[in-house]
Amino acid sequence: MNVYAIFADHVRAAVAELDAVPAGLDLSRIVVEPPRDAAHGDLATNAAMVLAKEAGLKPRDLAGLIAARLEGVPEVARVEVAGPGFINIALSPGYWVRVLEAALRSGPDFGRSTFGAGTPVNVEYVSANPTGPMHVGHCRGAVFGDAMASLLTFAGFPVTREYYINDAGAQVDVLARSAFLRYREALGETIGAIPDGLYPGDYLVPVGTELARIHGRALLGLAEAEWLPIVRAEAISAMMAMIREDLSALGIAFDVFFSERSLTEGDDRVARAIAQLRESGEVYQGRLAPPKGAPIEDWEDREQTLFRSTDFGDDVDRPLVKSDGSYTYFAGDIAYHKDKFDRGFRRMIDVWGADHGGYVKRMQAAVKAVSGGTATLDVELCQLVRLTRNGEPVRMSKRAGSFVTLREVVDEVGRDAVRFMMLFRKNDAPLDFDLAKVIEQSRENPVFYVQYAHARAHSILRNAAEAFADLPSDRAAFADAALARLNDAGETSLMMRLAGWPRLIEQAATAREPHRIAFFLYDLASEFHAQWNRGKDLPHLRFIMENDRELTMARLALVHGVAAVVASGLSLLGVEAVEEMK
RNA sequence: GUCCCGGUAGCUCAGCAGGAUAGAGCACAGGUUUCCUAAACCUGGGGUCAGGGGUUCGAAUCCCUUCCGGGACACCA
Repeated sequence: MNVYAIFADHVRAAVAELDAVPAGLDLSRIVVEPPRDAAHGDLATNAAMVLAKEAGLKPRDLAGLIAARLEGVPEVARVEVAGPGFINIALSPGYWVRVLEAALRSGPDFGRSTFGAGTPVNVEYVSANPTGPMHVGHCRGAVFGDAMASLLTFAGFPVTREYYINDAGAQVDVLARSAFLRYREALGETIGAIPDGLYPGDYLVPVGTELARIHGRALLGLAEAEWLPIVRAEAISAMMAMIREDLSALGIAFDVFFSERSLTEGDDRVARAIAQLRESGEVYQGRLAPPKGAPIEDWEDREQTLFRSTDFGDDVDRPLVKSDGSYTYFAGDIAYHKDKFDRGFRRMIDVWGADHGGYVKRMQAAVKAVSGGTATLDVELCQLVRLTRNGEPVRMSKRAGSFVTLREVVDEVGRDAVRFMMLFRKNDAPLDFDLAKVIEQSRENPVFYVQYAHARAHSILRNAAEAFADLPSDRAAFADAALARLNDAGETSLMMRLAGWPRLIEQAATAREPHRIAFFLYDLASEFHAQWNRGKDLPHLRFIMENDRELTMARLALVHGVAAVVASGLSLLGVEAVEEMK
């Protein structure tokens, strides 16, 4: 039940009935929103100002006409024209109560939407190289992608969560050589310091042991070309197992793990993608000018296979084949995105680190080319995370070589704190993450503050159950309480905020901004805590009124409503809604 | 040199697909409370929304431009 969407429909209907307004105007710019100032009523719309010019009327005159129509809507108590042509609507007393009632009946589904109209969306995120454990840098994209996938699902888009395994490039060969060294070590050889250019982390030690267990000394006698594929496959599979564990510590699971290597095994789908583009004239043999700026040492002017990404807004055309004849990473990525398209996806979202920003245009170009313009790719970039402890930068890890692992952070502060804080900032703004502050139990810590609101709600319910015998235990039963008795300003304000939840979901989904959920929950928590605090000075505002069962029931309904939305929001963020603080 | 992302209160940041007097937390100032339902609460000061142009009835929001910060710039992934 999205009140704002419902009234936007009322407004559009009212406009359509007006003789003074020509038919066929674009009504999509009409917005119904909560006014900033409560004195302006419950709802406000810009309809008259948006349409005035095309209707050939003064905004205030048109507003008057629309307002007159809106007065006929049953739930409307009063309509006023204000300012430059705003239409302010006051709803009949008790309207917000009905929203609460709806929230109580839908429970966790309150706010769930058909907004996405069943359009399938592919969300690709993390896609970390399978060359070691996940580090904190991966963490933000992982949490962001996961929360966005949940958000889009809730908003009515069937989502496929996907991870692209970069198991085909030179880096996994390096991984294999590094693992081979550990294999020799496992067989008793002294390997000394790990040479530069190989992965030094001791997470490869078990891989060496496992190789020794499976193969004994058999690999030692082989040439690198022979052992490398064997070792590589084993190492990649071990790394992916580790990464899945790291992800699961964060509460993240994927529907699809897609192997880059699989694109060229057997049927060469990269070749097919290139051939298709060549056919449509988007691939040609040509030369590139060396980039301006920092000169490149070993620049080699040569004719190469290029994708005409400039046709789709990119700055230069992009190579598909390296000088050694193998495919570029980009070529594989084109084939991969073509595969998504072939699987039926017309809406794709990729979540990348900000350092890949320069890659966005060419990938979008590729998706357009490969889909004949019928598919879109949105790329969401996540900025860096600055990890600190009490303000001091944190670096270096005991075991991983050179970085702080995701696992270390999750183990130290917990999944909930990591996830919430990663989402308590816009994705394209840098983020400070302080290991000490996020576990503080204080008002200043938003994780605690929001979880505490949920815990407090449940505490109130527990206390109420002690004060009154035979209270219903299920939320929906409270929809039948005497909700009309919720007439305190703070209570009404909370109900209005709950009514904003379905609207927020659609907005956040449209903007691809799950952080808005976190901020919404923070504001809701804040208002709930404030209402609780009012009961200290003003005992007649307490949620539990021992001498008035009916009023208590009504207020508990509100508590249930708040708890339901907080729980629902937290679950989209992947944060646990605890019923008790420890 | 080109491209991308940022610049909002002293600090950290929101700002809802252009809307009415720009918000929150911290910090600061003042006050209340030591009670209880669960870790105190209330009030207040504070802003050239980086600068300048433009579009619009209306701009922090859209466009252009300048400045500042970060990132990326064949054949790495």
